[in-house]
Amino acid sequence: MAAHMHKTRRAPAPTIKTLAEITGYSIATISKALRESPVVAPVTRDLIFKAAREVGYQANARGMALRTGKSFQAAVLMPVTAARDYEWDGVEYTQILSGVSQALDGTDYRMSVHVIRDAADGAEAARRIVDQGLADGLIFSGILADDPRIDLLVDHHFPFVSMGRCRKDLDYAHVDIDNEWAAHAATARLLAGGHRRIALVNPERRFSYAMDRLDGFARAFREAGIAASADLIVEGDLSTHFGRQSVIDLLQVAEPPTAFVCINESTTLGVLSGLGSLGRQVGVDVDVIAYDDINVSAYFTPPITTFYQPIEVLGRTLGQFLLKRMEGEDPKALRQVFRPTLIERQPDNLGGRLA
Amino acid sequence: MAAHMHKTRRAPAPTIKTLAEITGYSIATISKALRESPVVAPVTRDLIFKAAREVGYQANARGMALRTGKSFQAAVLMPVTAARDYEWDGVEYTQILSGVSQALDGTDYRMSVHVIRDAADGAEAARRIVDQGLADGLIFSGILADDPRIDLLVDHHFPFVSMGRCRKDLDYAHVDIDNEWAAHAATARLLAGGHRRIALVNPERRFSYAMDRLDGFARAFREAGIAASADLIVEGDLSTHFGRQSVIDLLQVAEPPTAFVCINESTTLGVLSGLGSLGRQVGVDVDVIAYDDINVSAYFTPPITTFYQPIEVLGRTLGQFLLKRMEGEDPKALRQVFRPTLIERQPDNLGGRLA
DNA sequence: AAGGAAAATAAAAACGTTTTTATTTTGACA
DNA sequence: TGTCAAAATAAAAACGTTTTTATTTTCCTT
Repeated sequence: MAAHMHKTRRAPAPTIKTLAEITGYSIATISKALRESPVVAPVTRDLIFKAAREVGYQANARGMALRTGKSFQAAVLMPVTAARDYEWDGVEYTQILSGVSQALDGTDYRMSVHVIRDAADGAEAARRIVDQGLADGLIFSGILADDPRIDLLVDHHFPFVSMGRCRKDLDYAHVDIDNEWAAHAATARLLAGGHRRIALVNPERRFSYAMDRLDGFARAFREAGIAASADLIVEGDLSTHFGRQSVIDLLQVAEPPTAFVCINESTTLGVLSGLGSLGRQVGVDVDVIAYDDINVSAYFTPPITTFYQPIEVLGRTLGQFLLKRMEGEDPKALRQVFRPTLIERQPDNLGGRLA
Repeated sequence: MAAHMHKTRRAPAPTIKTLAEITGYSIATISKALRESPVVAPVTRDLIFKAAREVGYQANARGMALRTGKSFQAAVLMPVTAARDYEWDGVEYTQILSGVSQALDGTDYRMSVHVIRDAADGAEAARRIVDQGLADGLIFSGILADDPRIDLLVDHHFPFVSMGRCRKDLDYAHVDIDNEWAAHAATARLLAGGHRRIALVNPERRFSYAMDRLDGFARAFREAGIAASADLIVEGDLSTHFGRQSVIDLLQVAEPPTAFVCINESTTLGVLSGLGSLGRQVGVDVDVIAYDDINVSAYFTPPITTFYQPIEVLGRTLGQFLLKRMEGEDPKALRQVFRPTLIERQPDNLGGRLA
C-alpha cells in the first residue's frame, strides 16, 4: 500500500485520442476502425480493436450524440392519472417497460420514461420529444380513436410504435391486443351460457380500444340474433372505484344484469367488491368475465374466467419494432395484433342453471 | 399558400450561433447571458433573452452534455423479477416513477429507467452507470442488509438516493418507510386483540427491511412479555403465489396462527385467496393486517386493516433529494423515514371474541 | 523504373456548448 | 486630456465523436 494514498485519482476514461496515441494511428482511422468501416485495413482494424479492449475503451455517448445528432434514447410515455385514490393505475406498465428494456438490451439505446397525466399532456410530451430531439424514437399507449400524437409523429416522420391503433387509416408501426375479438368472445360465451342481460364495463369512448370492445360486444349479440343490452354499458376511468360503483348502479335498474364483462383487473376487483358488498355471489347470482393484465384473477375469490395476454411480450415487441423503425424500416411491416388466451375458471352460466 | 410546397423543410433549430448573428454579440456572451452570468451587462442580457424567446431558442442538450460532461439523466433502477407467473411484481413502481418525474419536472434532468432482474444485475447496472457516466444521479430500492450498490456509490462519491436503508453505518441520502415501527404496530395490535399465534409473512432475510420487520415483530412480543411465535415466520418472494402457499403451509402446523401480518398487497391477496380456499373467514376465523402499496385493500372482501403510505410521496421525495445531492448537498441532510398511517377496517380480534 | 490508380491513412472541419484567456470599451480620477 | 482599472465583450480552445477532404503508401502495369 502506498504511503500517500489520498483519494485515488481515477484515470480519465480512454477516448479515441488515447487509442490514437497507443496505436499510432489517427483518430479518424480509429473511429472508422471501431465502426468496422471497410476503408480501414483489416489488420489495423484488429490492432485497434485489441488496443480498445486492453484499455477498456467505451465510446463516449455524449460525443457521439453531439456529432450524429442522435440521442440514443428510446422514450416511453407512461400515463399516470392524478386521482388520489386511484393508485392501482398503470400497474401493467412495469411489464411494458421491462419488455421494452429487454428489446433494447445490447443496443446503444437507453430507455427514458416520460410520465404523462392525460391525453393533452401526452401530446405535449410527444411534441417536446420531437422538437428538442429528446429521443430517437417513441413508444406510447392509451391510443385515442383520433390520437394527435399519431398525427404529429407520422407528419414528422418520427419513428414510433404505438400500443393500440387509432381509428384513422394511417401507416404506422403498432402492437395491439385484439379487443374486438376478446369482447366478442367474452360476450358470446355468456350468451351461449344463457345470459341475456349482460353488462359491459368499458373505458371511456374516446379511447380507440373502447370502441373496439363496443364493436365486439355488439357483434356477439348480432350474431346470436339477440338485441344487445346496450343500456347496461357503463363507461369510465378504469379504477377500482369505478368498477364497484358500476355494480352498485347497474344492479338497481329494472332488469339488472346477470353477467359482467370487465375490461381490466382493477375494475374487476371493484366489480367483485361491489357484488360482495351487495351479497351477490359470483358463479351463483352473477357471472364475471374479465381481461387480466397481471395474471392475478386466479387469486380472486372465486377465481374468474379471464382473457390473458402476457403484457411483457407486447412490451418486447414494441421495443423490437421501435429499433427497426429507427433503422428506417417501413412501418407497414411492423404491425402485430395479439389475441389473448382464454383461461376458463368458471362455467359462466350461473353454475349450469342457465345453459 | 406557395405553389410548390414540397415537404416543408423544417428550419434548423436555432443555436447560440443563431442568437449571436441576430444580436451581434459573440457566442461567448450569448452563452454567459443565457446562464445569467454576472459578467454580462444586464441590458445585453435582457436583449439576448428577448431574442432567444423570439426565435424559440432551446439549449441543445447534447452540446451541453459534451461540454459539461454531464448527462442530465437521473437514472432509476426498476426491479422486475423474471418469474413467469409473478406479474403483479413491481406494481408500485409506477407510483415511484411518477413521483420522481414530478420532482424532476421543470429541471434540465430527464428520467431514465434501467430494468434489473436481481441484486447482482442491479450492482452491475450501477457500475455501468457510474463508469460510463450514463447518468448524473441514481435512485434505487430493494436495499439489501449489505448492499453493494451503496458501497460502490459512496466510494465513488456518486450522487444517489436509496429507497430503504442498509444495515451499515454510512452517510448516504435515503428515503424509507419505518418498517420496524409498522411491523411492531401491527403485531402489537393483534396481541392487544388477544392473538398469541401470529404469523409473519416476510420478505427474504437478505433485504434490509425484512430485518426491520423481524425486529418490530419481536419487539412487540417482548414488550407484551410473551414468547414470539417465531415458528410462524415465513420468508419468500413477495408474490401472490407465495402468500397463498404460506397460508396453506401455516394452517397445517400443530398450533396454527390465528392472525397474519402481511408485507404487501400482492402477498395479502395470496393470503386471502389461501384462506378462502381453506374455508376460513377473515374477521371470523383469522385476522389479517397488511401493508398496502396501492391502496386497494379497501376492495378486498372483507376489507382489511392496513398500514398505508402513498408511495408517490416517497417517489417525489426521492427525486427532490436526488436533485439536491446532484447539486452537492451533504447527504446527511437528505434522509427521511415515513411512518405509514393505520387504516382500521376490522376490529382485528376475531370480531370481539378475543379481546 | 516510372507512372498511375487504388488502398490506406491523416488532417481538418464540424456538431453546440462552456470556459479560459484576450481584447476592447467605459468611466473615474488626476 | 491622458492614464489606468474595471467592466464588458470577443476570441479561442476544449469536450469526443464522425465525416469530408487531403495526403501518403502500396502495388500493379508497362
